[in-house]
Amino acid sequence: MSPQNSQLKVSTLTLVKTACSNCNLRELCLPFGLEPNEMERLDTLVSSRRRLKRGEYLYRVGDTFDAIFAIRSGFFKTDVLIEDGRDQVTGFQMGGELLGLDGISTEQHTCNAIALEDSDICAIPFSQMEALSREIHSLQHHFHKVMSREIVRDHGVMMLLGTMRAEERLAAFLLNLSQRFTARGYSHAEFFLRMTREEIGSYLGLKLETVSRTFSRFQEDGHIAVQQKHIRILDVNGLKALMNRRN
Amino acid sequence: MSPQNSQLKVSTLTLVKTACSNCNLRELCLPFGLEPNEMERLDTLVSSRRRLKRGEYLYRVGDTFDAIFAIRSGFFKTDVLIEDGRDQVTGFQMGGELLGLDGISTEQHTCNAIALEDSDICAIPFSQMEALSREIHSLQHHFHKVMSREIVRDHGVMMLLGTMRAEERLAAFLLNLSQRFTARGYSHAEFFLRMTREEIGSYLGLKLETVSRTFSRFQEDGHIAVQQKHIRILDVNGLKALMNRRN
DNA sequence: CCGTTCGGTTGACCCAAGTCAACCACGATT
DNA sequence: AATCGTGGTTGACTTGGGTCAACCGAACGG
Repeated sequence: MSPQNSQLKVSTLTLVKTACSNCNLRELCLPFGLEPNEMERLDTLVSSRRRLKRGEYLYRVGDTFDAIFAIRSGFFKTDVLIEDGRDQVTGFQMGGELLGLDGISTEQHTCNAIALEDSDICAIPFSQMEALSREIHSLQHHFHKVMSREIVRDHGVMMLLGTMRAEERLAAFLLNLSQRFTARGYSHAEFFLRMTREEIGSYLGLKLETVSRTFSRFQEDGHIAVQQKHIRILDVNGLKALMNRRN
Repeated sequence: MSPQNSQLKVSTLTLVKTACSNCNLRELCLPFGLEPNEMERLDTLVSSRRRLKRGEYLYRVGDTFDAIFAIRSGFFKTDVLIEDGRDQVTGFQMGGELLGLDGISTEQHTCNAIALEDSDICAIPFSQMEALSREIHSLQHHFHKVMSREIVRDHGVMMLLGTMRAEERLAAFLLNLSQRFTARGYSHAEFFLRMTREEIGSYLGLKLETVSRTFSRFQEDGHIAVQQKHIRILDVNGLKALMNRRN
């Protein structure tokens, strides 16, 4: 094979690898429901594809907003903080999900987005996305659905924080993760947590000790097997039952 | 004045009264930032203006979604419920705010919207709104901002539910109401609560007894004067101080 | 005008989760 | 192999807010 050929092959491969139309997350992400030619047009918008190392910030509170981000691979958390040091994890995001929607409102980001493992993201300049969605109805509509879904998700978290006990919160959390891993083709029953007990606690409105103890209790009761960040769900129905038993 | 004249005057008045362009909430609502001619086009969409009595449902969980609603006057709560009877108030809405954004996601409403006093609302058919926002950029952009603001607001509630103590939650709640009444030209220091202690509690993740006790404590400490649903804020800074004192 | 109802207040007691502290496990570094 | 640091577990004790119950007061219908 000539050096030229080899060069060509590599660049083709790269191209294929970074196009929405060939992304295996397209059905979960912004391009959902687009025709092939529409997807190509969306592709031209996705200006930069960035790689982040574990611990890196994708954006911070106060950063000016000009793009939304789609997660190609990896795992993120978003959090907000108040002066006195308290913080609240507002969500954990994985492949195919969008980050940055909070910034549209004031043109500044209102939370931090931090990679919990090495991750790849696509940046979609927002004003161009708006322009394109004026032309492609299904893109417009799907984007509205994504934003609305985020609102509904937040209501779920409010329900969790407002009315559930520690056990229920943690069961809901595990089942939600499991369901999302499943949708991405991973095992529903076995996975690694990308976040610490403290981050789980912050998300669920609990202290890390409570998270740890509750995991232990779930294990004693045979619902799960925990070993540090490795989780195996042994009894999905048991967890579901825990989740909404009135008391 | 001839009967005909009088008739004409009345119908003109009605027309004037129900147009976005003459609505005193337009700067808080969907028409924000539109040119006069654009506002007229939005007006043609606002198909129905409905009056609801206290306690009436604007929509219920499961209702098919086809329009978003703007509050012309009155006061609403939205809530979600789970089978076992628990419910969570996800928000209180007042004049100029939009209701129904949760329904875009699945084309079904995921929460209930209930009038807490006699209210007037404008229904804006969603697909027509999407069509118009393809033509009027500023409408499109503003709508996106409104959805994003809702997400940011929800993050604020998550912060409140996840990290704050009862006192802080209630102080934050009162300050938020005060600020919103002010934006609508009402007193920042004196207002009537439209919701019960139980509804406040549900929103803040507290029991009604705790809400009641905390109000009493605020009163003892000279921060507010409470008499049933009537609230007078005596010391805004005191409340603010309560809100973010670490401990 | 009186009785009923619904919402609000207050008290006594209890418990789930928080706090504080010791200790352990696993990786990374040298 | 030894050390260090971060994250996780577990125990003992405390506490903020929940629970249960009595009572009060305003609004409303007969």
